[in-house]
Amino acid sequence: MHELSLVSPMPTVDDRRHEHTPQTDADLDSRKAAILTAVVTEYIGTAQPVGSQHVVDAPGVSVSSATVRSDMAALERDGFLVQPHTSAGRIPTDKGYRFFVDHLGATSSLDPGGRQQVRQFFDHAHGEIELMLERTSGLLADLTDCTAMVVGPSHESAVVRSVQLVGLGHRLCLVVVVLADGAVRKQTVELPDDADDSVLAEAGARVAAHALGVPLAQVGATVPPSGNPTVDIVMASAVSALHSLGEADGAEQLFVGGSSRMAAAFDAVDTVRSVLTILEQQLVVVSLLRDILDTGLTVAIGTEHGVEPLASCAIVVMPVSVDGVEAGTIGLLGPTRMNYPLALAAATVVGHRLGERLGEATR
Amino acid sequence: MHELSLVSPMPTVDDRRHEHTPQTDADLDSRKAAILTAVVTEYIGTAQPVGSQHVVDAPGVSVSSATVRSDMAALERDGFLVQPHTSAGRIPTDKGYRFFVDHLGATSSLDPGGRQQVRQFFDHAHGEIELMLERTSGLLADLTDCTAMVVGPSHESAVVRSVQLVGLGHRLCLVVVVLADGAVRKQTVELPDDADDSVLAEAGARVAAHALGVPLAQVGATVPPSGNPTVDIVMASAVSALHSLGEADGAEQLFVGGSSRMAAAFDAVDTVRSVLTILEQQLVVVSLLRDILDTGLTVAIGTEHGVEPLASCAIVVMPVSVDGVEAGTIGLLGPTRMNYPLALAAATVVGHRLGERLGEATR
DNA sequence: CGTCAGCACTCACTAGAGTGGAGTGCCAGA
DNA sequence: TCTGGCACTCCACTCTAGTGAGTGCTGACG
Repeated sequence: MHELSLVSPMPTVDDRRHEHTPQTDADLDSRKAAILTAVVTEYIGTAQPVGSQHVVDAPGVSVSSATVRSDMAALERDGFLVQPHTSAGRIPTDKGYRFFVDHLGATSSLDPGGRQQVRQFFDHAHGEIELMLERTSGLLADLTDCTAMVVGPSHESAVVRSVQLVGLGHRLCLVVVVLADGAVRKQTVELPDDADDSVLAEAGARVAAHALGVPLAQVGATVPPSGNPTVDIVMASAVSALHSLGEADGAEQLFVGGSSRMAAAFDAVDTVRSVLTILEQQLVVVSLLRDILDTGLTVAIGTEHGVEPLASCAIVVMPVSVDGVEAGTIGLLGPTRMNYPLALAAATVVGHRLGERLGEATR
Repeated sequence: MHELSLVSPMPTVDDRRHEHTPQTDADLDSRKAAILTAVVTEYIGTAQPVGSQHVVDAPGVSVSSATVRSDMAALERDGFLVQPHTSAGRIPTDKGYRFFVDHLGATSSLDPGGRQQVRQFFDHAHGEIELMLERTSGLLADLTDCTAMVVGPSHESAVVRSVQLVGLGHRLCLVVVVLADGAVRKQTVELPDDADDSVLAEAGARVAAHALGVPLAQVGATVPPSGNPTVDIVMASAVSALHSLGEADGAEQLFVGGSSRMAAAFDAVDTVRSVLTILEQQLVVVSLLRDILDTGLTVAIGTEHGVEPLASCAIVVMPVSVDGVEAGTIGLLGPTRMNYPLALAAATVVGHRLGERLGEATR
């Protein structure tokens, strides 16, 4: 099980004076905590401001609505709740969600139906890795009703394991590169008129000898001449193709599934638009997920990540590791009032299974 | 230039009685046509019902608003316009848009800025085909402010040009298949303990000999035994991998760009959601575009295509052909009040350039 | 001192009435 | 056949209660 949060500064426990003491962090007394949890849970379910009346029956809250009101007022003073307007119920703030997430006890596991779905999915997963990652994003979206993001492993450091030149006819040939982690890159290049199969074979062999064992981005720009000018021309084209592939290779691949769920999550159409716009920018999304992981978080709520258009969203990230080595990331994007327990459970189990599956396929 | 529509039955020209003659098809007198065109144009721009007053200054309409009103009433009787309610302006029906599209004269070409953008894009396009198609969808979305769909060429009939087994270590190897049109397929397979590089080489050569020149889906399930049991095992795995790749290969690849534009096009969030849901179903989208092309249309408006959730959308499709052979499709999806001239112009020019580009790269 | 019932108060939401204006249909006259 | 004029329609907007969910406060109680 992962630690769900990084912030738990455990402040001095006993500083309760006779008057209001702003409880700066996670040290709410147990009833306030129960009330806050109840409000968050209710709000996640209904998306309506929660009144004191709806909370009195929650577990851990066996007091009257008047007492709940006074506690809720305190929670508002401390920034865990807000009122949309006077005489309305309360809505959790980002800080309120943060407390809720940090104090989710044992992360509830997935429901049996979901477990079954995951098992079935990975039992039947086969074929190309990219296709599997794509489908995994769909699975996650189905499970959680969130938009799911799956980032594939980076191939930046993978060395070249094979280079092949395949003639396609019409003076064209395809440079096919296989990397050590199983990734394949390709590019078509034009051939001189007099390049026949034997030329391709020789040029391919020489380029392969030149590039094997080296990361794609670091393949040398020049390859020793062969003595045959046609071969040299082909080799030059091939190496330049390798180079241009190496350039484009830094970025990890991103697969986004279930982006339509964002339209169900908000009723303001502009919010939907701005979120979708972000999702279309692969680079932004990938580095966003990376940033969140780097700060040690598993859940980024509202403005905790810096991306302003996603201020009303929360993101759950989970690294996918293969034999202890990080090999990808999965992320779930939903409104701040998303179902955190479900999202965390789904991300955990799918991340785990995906890691195993990638391990079988690449190592 | 393409013919923009298929329906033009050219009915008997001279059947104008003294009273109302329901004008069943495209034979509106020139003033009514001008009025209809003006209403559509105005409505595309403002998304507001158009009143008779806003139309009197349009070209081809030099009559008073009262006359325009009577013509608009006739157009409504004939099903080209509707009123949202009495004493409101008029809105085009699907039939109205259809007339408008069918009577777009010389399809206006792209504005200089757009032309420039397209040129620049294709000048700098390089690298893997899939990446280029993906980016093309982004380009189209940018140009037209619609959601763009790009369907890559089908590889169903492409024959195998090369099969290679690349060892990845840890008893794994990658089966890499190159098809004659430059597509690459791959799958990892597990190896028996005693399979070294020479075994891979031999098995690879034998499988290649078995599969070369045959479409992936038709590769025979059994390959003649080699005499070496290890090689035979590897060959069996490889052939089964080819098979599973062949199965998944029927579907063309779809690239969708600018789906966030749909959120800008509608103000009902449910509409957005249902449209996005459709867009996530690759199979549905691909066959939808195919269906539209097959019926000979270039533009499908509202319910003309059968997909009910897209009833408030219009689709512009354009085949991409390489040397006269169809090699893909591009599609633009927008609200029925989308900018048809712009969309048609952009689809035409991008489709043309894309065809050229694909021609350079694969033939 | 914490808890609780009671009470006055606030304020979004809804329904209904009134109003202005954009737009229509119809008609008589050129 | 077209046009100006006119009566009419009905949406969109504003204003006005009325309603109800929910609050903060207070004084009493164990």
